[in-house]
Amino acid sequence: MNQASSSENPALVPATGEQDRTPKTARGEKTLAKLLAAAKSEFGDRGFHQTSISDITQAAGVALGTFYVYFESKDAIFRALVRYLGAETRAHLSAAVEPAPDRLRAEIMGLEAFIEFVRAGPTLYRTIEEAQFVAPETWRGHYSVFAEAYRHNLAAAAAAGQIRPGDDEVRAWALIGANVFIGMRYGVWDQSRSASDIAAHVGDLIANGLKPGP
Amino acid sequence: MNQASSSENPALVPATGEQDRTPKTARGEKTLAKLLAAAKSEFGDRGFHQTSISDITQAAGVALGTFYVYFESKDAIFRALVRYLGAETRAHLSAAVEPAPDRLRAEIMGLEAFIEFVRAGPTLYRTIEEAQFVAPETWRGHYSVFAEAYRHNLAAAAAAGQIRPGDDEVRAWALIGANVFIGMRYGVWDQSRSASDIAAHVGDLIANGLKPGP
DNA sequence: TCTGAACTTGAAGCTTGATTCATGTTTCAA
DNA sequence: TTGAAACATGAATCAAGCTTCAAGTTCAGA
Repeated sequence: MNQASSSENPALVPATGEQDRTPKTARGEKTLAKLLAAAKSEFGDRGFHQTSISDITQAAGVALGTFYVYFESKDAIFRALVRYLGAETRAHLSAAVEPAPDRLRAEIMGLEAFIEFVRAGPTLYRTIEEAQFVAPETWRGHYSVFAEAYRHNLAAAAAAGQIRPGDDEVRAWALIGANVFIGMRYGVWDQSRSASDIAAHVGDLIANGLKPGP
Repeated sequence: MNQASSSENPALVPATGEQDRTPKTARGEKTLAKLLAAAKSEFGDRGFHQTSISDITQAAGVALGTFYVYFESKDAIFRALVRYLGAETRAHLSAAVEPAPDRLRAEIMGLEAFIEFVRAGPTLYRTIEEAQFVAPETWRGHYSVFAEAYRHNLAAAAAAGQIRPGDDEVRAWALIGANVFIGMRYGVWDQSRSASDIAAHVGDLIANGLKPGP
């Protein structure tokens, strides 16, 4: 959770007019990290509305008042957390896909990695999705970044002749949706099928479509 | 909203041990309908946590206490509403797809209808998605019913030679996810592109996949 | 050592809003 | 017509929990 230091996490740099809650010392940095780690675990377990700030400070081992030294509100720490988790997810997935020789292979590897990522921390996934209702702007930002990267990859692959040309923005959103729902169904609800098996079936759909061969 | 009468809406038949809140007279039936209609509009506008029971009763034009004549709690009316909206959505889409000559055409018609359905009532859509966090069992039930119907349709189409055979459950979930995200992106966020154009692009992806022709 | 900024503390204030309940009013079957 | 069940009312109750604040403690630099 240390990566979430003020220098790289935009959630932690104050807007003009608000008071500066950025930690100034090593001690403060450590307390902030404890709060974020506690928020990750508490929000993940019980969801935003079921967890109180006092749950978070207790899990972090600090006093209630300390919370407001670092965050303006419960919403603020949630937004900061979602930004952090979103960046973590994107980094994980792009690393998993990096060695893929072409886009079709990348789709399969990416989905398999996503299912396993979700299985490793289903509550993390839940937190990001919950942002849709608790912090819509943050959630929208997360998926917009994701979709833009996806679109860019599709366009490059089309230019390289690896895939058919098409509307890459629309295709990116459709593919992301497919990935997210597959992750929900086979990553969170039911973990009995192997991730690679699922990924292979979806990969076949994505590569060849539904239409029967001629 | 009248369709939500106790005879067909399982949300309104009481579990054993709980008190019976089913309306017994025409007046009661009418009040219940007013409450559900108000809930649809209030939850849709502000979301579950931002709307109070008193918001709902005021919108319905009844006293606060009346609420508890018909619903055990705020959660209970939300669950009832989601079940109602889910059934409405499924009915709308299956009607829209009914005249399709084959499955590939049905996919395109279904997506176009879905985008237009979402555009007609984006808040309705939001309410169903919010159920993921407010009433997870209800939400899961909604998508499970949806996915099972989808899987069944795919299996029938594969048997009829309209589409390639494959893992129909996995394909159903992937396609639902694609539809949902496309609906979010082009139905809720941005309504500038025509629904039929979007549907055609996604339809091409679903029919032919990404792989370049031989 | 001294000093002020950074940090910590947790009890208290305060708002919000879900739920209850005692008291009427309406309906409808007999 | 009548009485019991159904329904309606809204003030009062009550708990939860966000946020503030006044009083300390720690620490780095001078």
